[in-house]
Amino acid sequence: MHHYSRDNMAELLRAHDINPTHQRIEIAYALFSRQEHLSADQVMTIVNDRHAETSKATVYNTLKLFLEKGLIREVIVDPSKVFYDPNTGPHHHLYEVDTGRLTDIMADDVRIEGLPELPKGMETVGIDLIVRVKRTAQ
Amino acid sequence: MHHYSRDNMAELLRAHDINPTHQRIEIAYALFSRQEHLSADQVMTIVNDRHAETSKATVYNTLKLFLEKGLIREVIVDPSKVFYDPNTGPHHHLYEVDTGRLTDIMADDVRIEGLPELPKGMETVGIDLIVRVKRTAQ
DNA sequence: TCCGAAAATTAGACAGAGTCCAAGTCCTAG
DNA sequence: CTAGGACTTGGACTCTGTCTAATTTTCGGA
Repeated sequence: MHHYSRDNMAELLRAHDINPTHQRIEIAYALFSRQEHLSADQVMTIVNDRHAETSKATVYNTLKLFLEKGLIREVIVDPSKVFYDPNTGPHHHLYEVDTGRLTDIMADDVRIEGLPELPKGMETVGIDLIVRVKRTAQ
Repeated sequence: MHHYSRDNMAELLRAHDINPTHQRIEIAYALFSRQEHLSADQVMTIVNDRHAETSKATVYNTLKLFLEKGLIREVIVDPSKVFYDPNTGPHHHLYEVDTGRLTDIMADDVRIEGLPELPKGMETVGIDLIVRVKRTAQ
């Protein structure tokens, strides 16, 4: 899928068992049309760019709902805020510590080997690999 | 080194070019004697267990200082707070999402291969590998 | 020992992310 | 058209972490 419309979003939401409301469609559209990592605050700004229409509470509720329904993923790299990632496929992250920029690393060629057995009664929820980089000192 | 005393701590701090004050020794002792991952808040509680003696500002200042001097490491796994890790050797983390418990995975046998080249002018600050687990549903 | 400067610590005000709640609005089935 | 559930809202609130101006501690030199 290469082009995202608000209609697409309604379908996508239904496919994930989410009742598509105006606000939910706008929030999904903000995330998927940009294919970027956004914080709740950024989503808020984008969605309310023209006319204020979506409250803070709804943005947080909706992002949490999307997360539960597996529509988006949470990325925890910055101690001060969470990023949300519309790409739920297996991939990793590159984080520029000085600028805060966060980009994807495709998982295709990355292999992680030698992880120990999990303790009994535990199952893996996810594996996050974060490469922290900075601009080289001159 | 197997036994940590407050005297050890003073030496450790000096070795890292940190002026050992009462508060700094107590904070280092809290982290190293337990060999656990503690949040700033937990450090605060431990250090002030008997008599209140160290302020919030000092706890935060000191943890930041230790971090800069490479005495401890920051672990970002919980969206709501940062953990500090007295183990600065190469290793990874196992995070139990339902309990918040954070444990080490020794890096000895773990291999990460196939990471793409970094963009020019960038250097790696660190690689964080976090395995998120939860208790298996019954 | 005493002094002054620099370093460290402090209380408390502040900032920003995220949560909570009670009230109000919007569907939608009947 | 209506009733009820689902959804949204503003605003108060909590919590982690930062900042600042004032005080205390440390420490080298006289």
